[in-house]
Amino acid sequence: MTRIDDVARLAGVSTATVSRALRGLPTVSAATRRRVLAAAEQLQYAVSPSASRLAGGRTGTVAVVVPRITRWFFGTVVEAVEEFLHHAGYDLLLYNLGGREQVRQRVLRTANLHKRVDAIMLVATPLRPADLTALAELDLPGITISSGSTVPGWPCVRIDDVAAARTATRHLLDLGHRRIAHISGDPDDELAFTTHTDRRRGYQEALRRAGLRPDPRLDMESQFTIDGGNQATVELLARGEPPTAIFAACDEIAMGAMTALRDAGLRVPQDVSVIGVDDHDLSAVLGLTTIAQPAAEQGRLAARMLLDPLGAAAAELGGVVAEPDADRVPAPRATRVHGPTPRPPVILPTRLVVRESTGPPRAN
Amino acid sequence: MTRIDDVARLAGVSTATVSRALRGLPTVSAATRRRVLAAAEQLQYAVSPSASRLAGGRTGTVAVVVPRITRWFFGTVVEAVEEFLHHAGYDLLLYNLGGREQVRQRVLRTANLHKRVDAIMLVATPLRPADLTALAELDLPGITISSGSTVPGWPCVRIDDVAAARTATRHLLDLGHRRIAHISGDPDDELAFTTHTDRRRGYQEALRRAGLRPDPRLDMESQFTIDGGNQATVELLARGEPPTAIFAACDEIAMGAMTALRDAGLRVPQDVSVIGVDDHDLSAVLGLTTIAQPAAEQGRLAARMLLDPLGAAAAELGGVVAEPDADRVPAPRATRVHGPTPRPPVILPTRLVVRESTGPPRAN
DNA sequence: CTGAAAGCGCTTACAG
DNA sequence: CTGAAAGCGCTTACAG
Repeated sequence: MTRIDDVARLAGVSTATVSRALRGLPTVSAATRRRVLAAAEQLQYAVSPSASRLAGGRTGTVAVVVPRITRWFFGTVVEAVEEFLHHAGYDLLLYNLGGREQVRQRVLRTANLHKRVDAIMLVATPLRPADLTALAELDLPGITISSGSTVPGWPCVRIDDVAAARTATRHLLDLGHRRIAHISGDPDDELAFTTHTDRRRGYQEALRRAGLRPDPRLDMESQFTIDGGNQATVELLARGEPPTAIFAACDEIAMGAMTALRDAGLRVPQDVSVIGVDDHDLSAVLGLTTIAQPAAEQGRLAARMLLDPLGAAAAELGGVVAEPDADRVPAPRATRVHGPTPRPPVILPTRLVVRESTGPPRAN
Repeated sequence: MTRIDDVARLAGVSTATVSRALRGLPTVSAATRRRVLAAAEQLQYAVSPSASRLAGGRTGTVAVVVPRITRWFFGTVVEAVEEFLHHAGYDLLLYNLGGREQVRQRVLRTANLHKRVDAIMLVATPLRPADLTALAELDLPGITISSGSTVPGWPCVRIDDVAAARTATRHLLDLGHRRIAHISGDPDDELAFTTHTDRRRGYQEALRRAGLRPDPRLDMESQFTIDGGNQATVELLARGEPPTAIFAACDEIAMGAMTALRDAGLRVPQDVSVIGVDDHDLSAVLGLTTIAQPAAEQGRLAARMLLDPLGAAAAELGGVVAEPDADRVPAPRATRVHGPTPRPPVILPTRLVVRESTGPPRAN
């Protein structure tokens, strides 16, 4: 393969100049730059990432950690993040935890990531104290998406899960429902994954504000999956006297619930109303009423917030983050990834999308 | 950060010996290895990937290219591939084309991948002649999944799309259907993405074998998405005299079709039967009859086939592919990634899963 | 604006 | 089984 010396020789300059010209540094004359670019083009030169990283100290790579890429929210986030990162000239190293506890530990605790990436994005990744220690030792810039994980000093992009849950529950209350079930995650989960506890809290708050007392017999635990929602609903129905409405903590749970209801001979929404959270691709198709959350936008925004400080840092050194053929990273912002000031999370809006799965309860 | 010299000093050996001991090379005495491992442990040493790659010439990284990570098949494949790769000590660089033509070109045509990865996995990635040339110049080992993309000299893992489609169509024929519609990809697609053409062929073959002539007015084009299936079905119904059954080229199309039918006041399967291909997570829940294909298994198998030759090559050099803490790559196989012998694709089995979305046509 | 030279942190023949 | 030394291909002060 052609190396930087080949380009230097052909262009009649030093390798240092080739390096500068190719990275778009300002300290190269236009004429020289032109000759270098032509030579690189002619030789089909591409920089060796390993060498560049070793010499430059930056990897141009971001680790993105998700619980399960196959779930709608995570797939959608990763798609948006991938686009942003590659556009900015960064590589995306994917870590899919796949529900395997030991994998989370290996990803977060080994020094694996240390010299491998410039920054870390954690999407709804449950974190234990030991994980936080490991991340602190890693001393890399990072960001989290979703309230599932909070790392001291890292910014966070998410929705207001409590408010979203309140809105969903209030929608059912407004329709006249009083026996409203909830299906969400396991509250005894030892991991600090707060999404489901937040949504459960919003549900209970809305009930209380309406003068109702949450009924533990209507509060079900489930995985955040279609199958989990299905099972939880079967169990719920087995308890006798079904609710007139179900607030599912995510659309996948809601879909499972709809199926279980149908299998039990109950119609949605005539017999039981169902509402979820997400606005999954399928939700429109299934007529599922939901609290829509901007998954792709959370991914894009988090990616931008993560790269901005990197870009700023590179600029200070007279450098540029982007690869030669990639667009520039958006203008640096005031955000600092490290530092003592804990920043408040960036909260993106959700909105109620009413479809066919919710309606007034039957007049008994 | 601690470097290899720190470990060498603490263990009282040379950096060369540290390097060998840490990678599990056989040419290190047990006692020395123990001391080195203890020193590395004590210092929390982790090798610098950039330095290791530059010196060693291997990146320990695989590029995985998918059209859209958000679609069931691709998410499921990536999840399985990710697990296998990380288990074997490899990093996964994710490229999501996202339906953007220029992205495909940039990913495949630039020398971007050349010094960045050891191997490439292309999942149902449409390839033009120019792309094939670029891949050939890259001269990296690779593998493809799905018939969508075929690269000369690369192995391929897939299902038999023609047979799967025949089975699906025959299922409908066996139930007594005669007016069977098909919804699949755009046949004029200039990209060599053959999945939908293969499935269309199977559909037509099954009809002909039953003595029926394929009716172009029952043959619809669609994106491989829920929304695409929905739109195509709306259009199909607008043509008047609906079919008694629909064979959708994938489950996502089938789901869109079911919705459109429901919206049109038609019942599934009483008025119209629907069958898909995939066995999407949601299919069981929706009661969708389908031709199940092993997505995760295709990913795992392809990952293994891709790494085996790399492992073999490393072994020849007295090396080992896996990282110190990772498991060994499965035993090398006879497969050679380069070489003139075109290997036949590895075909994984599919199977008909009958659920509630198919039944006999109404007696008119 | 440009170049010579050191250095990034490893791995690999080579020699013993 | 082990070490000294070269070299992987860049980037970065430093000097001019």
